[in-house]
Amino acid sequence: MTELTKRKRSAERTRAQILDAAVDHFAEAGLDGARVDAIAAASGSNKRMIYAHFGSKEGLYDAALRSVIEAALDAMRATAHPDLPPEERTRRLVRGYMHFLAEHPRFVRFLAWQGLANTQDTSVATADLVGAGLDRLVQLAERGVADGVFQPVGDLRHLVVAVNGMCLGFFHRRAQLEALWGVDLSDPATIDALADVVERLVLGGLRAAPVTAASHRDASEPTR
Amino acid sequence: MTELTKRKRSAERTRAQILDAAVDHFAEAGLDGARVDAIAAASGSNKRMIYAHFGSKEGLYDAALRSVIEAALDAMRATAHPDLPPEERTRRLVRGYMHFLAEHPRFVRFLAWQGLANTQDTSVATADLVGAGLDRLVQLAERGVADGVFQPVGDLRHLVVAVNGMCLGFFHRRAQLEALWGVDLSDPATIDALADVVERLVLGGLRAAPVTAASHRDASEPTR
Amino acid sequence: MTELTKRKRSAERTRAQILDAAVDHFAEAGLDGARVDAIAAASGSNKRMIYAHFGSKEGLYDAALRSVIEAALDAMRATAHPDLPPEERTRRLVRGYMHFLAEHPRFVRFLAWQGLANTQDTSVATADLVGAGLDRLVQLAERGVADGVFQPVGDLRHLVVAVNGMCLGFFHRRAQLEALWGVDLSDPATIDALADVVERLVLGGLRAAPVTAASHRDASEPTR
Amino acid sequence: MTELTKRKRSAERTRAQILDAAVDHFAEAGLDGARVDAIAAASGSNKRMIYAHFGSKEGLYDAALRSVIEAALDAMRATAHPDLPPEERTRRLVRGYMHFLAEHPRFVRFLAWQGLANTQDTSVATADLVGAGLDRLVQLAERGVADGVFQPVGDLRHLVVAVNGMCLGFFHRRAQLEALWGVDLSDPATIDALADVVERLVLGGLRAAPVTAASHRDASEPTR
DNA sequence: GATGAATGAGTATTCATTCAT
DNA sequence: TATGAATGAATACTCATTCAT
Repeated sequence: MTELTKRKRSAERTRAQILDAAVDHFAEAGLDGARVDAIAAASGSNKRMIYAHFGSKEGLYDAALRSVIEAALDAMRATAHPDLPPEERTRRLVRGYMHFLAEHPRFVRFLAWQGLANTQDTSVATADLVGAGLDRLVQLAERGVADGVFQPVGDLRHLVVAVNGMCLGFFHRRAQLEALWGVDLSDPATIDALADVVERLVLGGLRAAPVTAASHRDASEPTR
Repeated sequence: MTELTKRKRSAERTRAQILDAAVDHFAEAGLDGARVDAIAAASGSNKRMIYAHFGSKEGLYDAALRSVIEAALDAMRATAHPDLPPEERTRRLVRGYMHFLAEHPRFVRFLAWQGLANTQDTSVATADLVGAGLDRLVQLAERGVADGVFQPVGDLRHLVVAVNGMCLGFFHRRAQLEALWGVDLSDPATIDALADVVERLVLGGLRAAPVTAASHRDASEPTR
Repeated sequence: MTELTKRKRSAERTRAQILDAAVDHFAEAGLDGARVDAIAAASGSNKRMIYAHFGSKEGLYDAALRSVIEAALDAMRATAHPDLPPEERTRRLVRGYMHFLAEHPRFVRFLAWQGLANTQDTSVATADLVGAGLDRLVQLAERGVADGVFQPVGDLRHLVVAVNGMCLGFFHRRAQLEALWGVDLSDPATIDALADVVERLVLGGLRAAPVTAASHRDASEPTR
Repeated sequence: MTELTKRKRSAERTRAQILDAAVDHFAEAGLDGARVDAIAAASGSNKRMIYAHFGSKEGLYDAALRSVIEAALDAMRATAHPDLPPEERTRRLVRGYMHFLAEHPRFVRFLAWQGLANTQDTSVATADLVGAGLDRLVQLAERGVADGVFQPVGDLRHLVVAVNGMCLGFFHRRAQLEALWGVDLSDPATIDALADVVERLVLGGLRAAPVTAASHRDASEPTR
């Protein structure tokens, strides 16, 4: 191994350490709340290296965001898609996603921070909604409709966002729910119980006939 | 009106102006991102008054949070609850909530900021989950089960959080969805389209039999 | 009593209350450390009145200083000067001064604050050194010399300052000495013990022959 | 010299410059009166470094206080203690201390600020009373008593504080005395004149028999 | 490439003082 | 005269970023 290679490797290692610390800190405190000093200290490296590698606090944040999303997509892609009937696969997809979210709190928090950011970066939106595994739901639903087990769905993108929001919602309010319910959202058994509810809504909704346009037109106003 | 009352009224007006500006700024940027200077300037008052009335930036944030939540609860309480069959009332409740969220983006953003905060302030969680109108869903579901139109639900709290998350999710990712879909989430027609999906999942889920424990026990692992 | 008189009297009362609070606060914290807000609150009046009566924080400080000094001088003047032999009167003067200082901590503190101020206000200096009762020491010493019980003193002003410093020193470092010695400098018995030492030095010094100029000329250098 | 050493040295130099400016400013204006901005400007460094090195204004004050006291103790320890008879050594000790105080006005002012602080930091009290060279007075007095040239002294700590207060008193009221007397307390000749008085009191007092308990018991009350 | 020191612009907070009633 | 509200200029402190070695 040449001198140059060694140095390069060391540089990569430094970069990776910084990124790791950055992911932790930004997930925890957000772009504004995180401190470059704290990240430098936690990384075992120093502030100057952060600027050498990432240019600015924003640059580091972007890299951290990208890193978390890529790791999440990788993890998603690694899951098996057994060839089962649409209903069963839908069930597994939802349940798998719930466990995934429970195990990747930093991904969840980054999505939340991005939701609050005023960015219109659609790559993040894609990761959030589609890339994060639920895009398969679209295919599944189409397949289910074709098979006759699901009723037609108007706009499948809406369905995905709805299911995604339902799942993310539990983890987005994680601290508060844990305090309110006295449970531990790291516990797989707890996640299973929540996934039951999600499954029921998703499968029930897909099986059901869509709400007619007529019914909601009359209904929308009187309640407000 | 006595002089004391006049002065008092002026003080309250100042307080209200500050609070108003604070709600805007904190909703936009969060606790860390907001600037006391900016709030003071926008309030038409001055920094000193912020500290006279609210003690600190945190104190002002808390007051703003409280103010937004109270306004939301008031708006919620003001909605009618006509005596209709459970299904129809559920539909209206969900639809009404969706429109409410569309019209109260600051409320939505405050809930998101709180979700990211490491506080375990359950009063906010309560406001979020239950107080924000969906507690009626619990009663409705119970009533529907009694009437035989809904199937029994295991833990109703889970259901409420799931539905709440589904609704909030659209607005939490508002900017990204608007960019991704090229739609305007301020448009009632767009909201109605989304509400259709939510309704379908909620009503479908309530009508459906719960997922059996047996089915998900086998299913949970193979997908990951 | 006319309306005008009543108002005047009320104004005087307000002024006195403010001054009282100011003396407390300035004695405690000094000019820089004291807070106009705190004084206003403690006075039972309000800030605006402070400015109406005293013009500025400095103005109030000056008035407080003056008030404390005058009160001290009044108390001093009220002490009896029995016609006793010089030695006995000196002893009583010193002892009386020590007790006076123990009972007037605010006076002591104001003198200390003034010592640190860069003012050259000789009226305060006079109060400090001469007015505060020890000027009688000059007469006593002269009388004692005339009577032959005291040896001549070079510059009596120096003597007064020396004795004054010795007495004030205990109370100037009051908090520290109390902590260090574990005693209470409010206790008359403790003061008496300290006064014994002062008396011994003063009477011993007045009885003794002055140090010769020759002796200290040689002595001054080698020790440094 | 390694690079680390160089950098370290530079950091220490910055620290020393800040401390130097801080000693000046705090001696002059006290903790409340001094301005961090002014100290930063005077130090040739900047505000940020003050906080990097000392954490807070209070931290800097403490460091400045400590620095002044240590410098004083060092200077004290550096003085010679020739083996002379107790009387002569006492004389030199007192005179040396007076000249020291004249030459170290910042030390004198810091002691005064500490006297006014409501701290019970006995380390400062110790430095003030004992460490500042006068502890030798205790040994001298004991030796003198043993030799029969001094009369027994009740509590030697009281004596030391009395003498210390007497010496400090001149410099504590420096500005006022200079204005009142039209003299310059930087002038060694002036100091010598004052030291004559102190010497006379100290030596006279040590030679004299202590005041009897009987005499002051009657005497204490009538004078007040 | 790596590191500790340095910095200027900014950020929350405080204070003496004045205004309006 | 009396009072609570209001204000602008400071004031202590922080932060992202850059420099020197």
